[in-house]
Amino acid sequence: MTIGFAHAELIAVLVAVTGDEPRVMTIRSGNALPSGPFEMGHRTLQSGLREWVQEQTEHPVGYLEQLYTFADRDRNNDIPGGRTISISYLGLVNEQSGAGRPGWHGWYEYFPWEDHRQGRPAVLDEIMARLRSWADADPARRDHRHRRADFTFGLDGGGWNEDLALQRYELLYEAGLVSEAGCGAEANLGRAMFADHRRILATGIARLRAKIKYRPVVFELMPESFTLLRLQRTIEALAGLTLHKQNFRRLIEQQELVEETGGTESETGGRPAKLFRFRHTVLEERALAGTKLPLSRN
Amino acid sequence: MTIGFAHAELIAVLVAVTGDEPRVMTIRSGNALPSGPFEMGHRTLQSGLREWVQEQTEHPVGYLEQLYTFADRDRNNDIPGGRTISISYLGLVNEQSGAGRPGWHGWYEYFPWEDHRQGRPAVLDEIMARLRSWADADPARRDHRHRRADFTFGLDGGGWNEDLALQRYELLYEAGLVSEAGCGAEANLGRAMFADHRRILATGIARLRAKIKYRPVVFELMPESFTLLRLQRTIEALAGLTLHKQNFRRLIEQQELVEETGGTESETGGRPAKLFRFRHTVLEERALAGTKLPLSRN
DNA sequence: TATGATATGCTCAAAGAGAGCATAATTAGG
DNA sequence: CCTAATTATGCTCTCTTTGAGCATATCATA
Repeated sequence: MTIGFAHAELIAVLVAVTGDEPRVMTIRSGNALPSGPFEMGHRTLQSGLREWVQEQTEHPVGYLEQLYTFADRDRNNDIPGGRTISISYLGLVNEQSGAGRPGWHGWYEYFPWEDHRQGRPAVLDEIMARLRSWADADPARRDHRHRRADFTFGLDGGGWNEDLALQRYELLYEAGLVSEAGCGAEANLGRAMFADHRRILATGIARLRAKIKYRPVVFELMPESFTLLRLQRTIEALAGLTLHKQNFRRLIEQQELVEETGGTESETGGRPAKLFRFRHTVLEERALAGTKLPLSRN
Repeated sequence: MTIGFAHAELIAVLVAVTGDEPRVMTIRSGNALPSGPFEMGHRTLQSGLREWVQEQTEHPVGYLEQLYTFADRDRNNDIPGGRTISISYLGLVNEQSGAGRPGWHGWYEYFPWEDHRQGRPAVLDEIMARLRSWADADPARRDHRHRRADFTFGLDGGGWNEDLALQRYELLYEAGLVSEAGCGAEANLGRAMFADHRRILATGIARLRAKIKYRPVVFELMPESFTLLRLQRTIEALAGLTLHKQNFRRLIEQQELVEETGGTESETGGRPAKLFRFRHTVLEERALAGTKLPLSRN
């Protein structure tokens, strides 16, 4: 059984939420995700990556999970004589640490159609129009393409599904609506990135949006103590949706994910809000229990 | 930015269900998962793996998804001067294709504590006893270990959670109760495998158990037409649990995942059962919609 | 024809989710 | 001090979903 050789690198999707905006750590003025060599010195990939990120960003990484391994032949930075394997990771950084410094870009810059907090974004009209003509361009696959577009973008009666971020990007890629797919820069939707980095970012977004619903990982993005509204806004930022306030509190409280610190915060111009902290013991009690999303129609 | 070099291989967890038993494709008389070189000739990893598997097993792979990439330094087959990267995949094979031929082993051979279809397996008593003494052996981490054992094995009031297969294996590994961790073969629970292959299998099982609940992937394991009981038994085999029959039908039917073929089957010695087939169009309609698990106390 | 077995239909209660009304506790402005 | 605006927090009500189990249908077999 022979074993192939390959170049290996690590790519990180580092996420923080500041000012109700989800941000991702980038290099090259927002054009690429940070990546680095596959270090031989560390015992595990995770520990190696953790150290490396700490070094690069000067911020501790709270949560780290493997995203996906990309190794397709037609990825950009190929080197003759060997393929490049990119192992991507998703990391969550505490709000206070990973603040508004340069390098952190709001992720809706790259995916403007993913933010539905102010209602359905206007870009979607353009997107659907262009997807329609793409679908019609191939009579054989026409129907299938229309159904796929309708479903992924929530026009099939099922409504918008925030978890489909990756599928949406892939569809736009196939339809040639993003410049990474080779279309001209004028035709590009959202902000483009180097090689397939925007696809990796979409993978991270989709994974995180799915994860917050069944694992209490949001707290890795929060400061030690926070108000329930702050927590809600953070989740809304990630999901790109607004939540029903009262039901959100009900869910959080009945799951006993948090406990009162005793303090309050009165910065927001209304009745002061109680401060809460994450009950770290829930991680042992039941590794399950995420944060369900009580949607709202606002 | 330097780029590291590494050896790369692919490892497959191929699953089929025959005779109400979930099976996994193995080599070396059940001691290892099939693995092969990282081929340079293919455009994508998936297509390469797909061809390779087809070649090896002579069965088409219905569904294929990447599982995890392992690259820790202390994995067995290390070669001086370079680390080995193993990219693992989960593949589902149709019942009829991947039948009882040699090489296919029931996966509960390796994880006897995971099958709760006949009630709580007796091994669990031994397991818990040994986990208790492991926990007590370290006074500092005692409480934490007890809570973790209770939670993972369903003694904390939350009950047994079939999705935690990987966490359970990892706990047993840490506790030195599996021979892969270096304990003697006499101390080993379940059947051991080469290197970290049992861990990879556990990863596949956990992923599949979780997946069937939100994506209609079970059908990849079924023949073209089947009775609802057959479908139920297949899911029960994977989950290691029994389901409530009437509620199971209700779920399947209300989700419109299947449609009647018109035929019936009267093999089972009772009233003949209607035959159904998977409505492939649901994959376009809504990529969501899995098969929820209406548990039962039987 | 009676019995056993599986298939299939239906009901009922408890738990969960979606929406919205009502009250409380502040700050800003007259 | 009084009022409006603003956010926090408590509670209710309805509709759905889920868990359980009873009842009936349709076959094979003794």
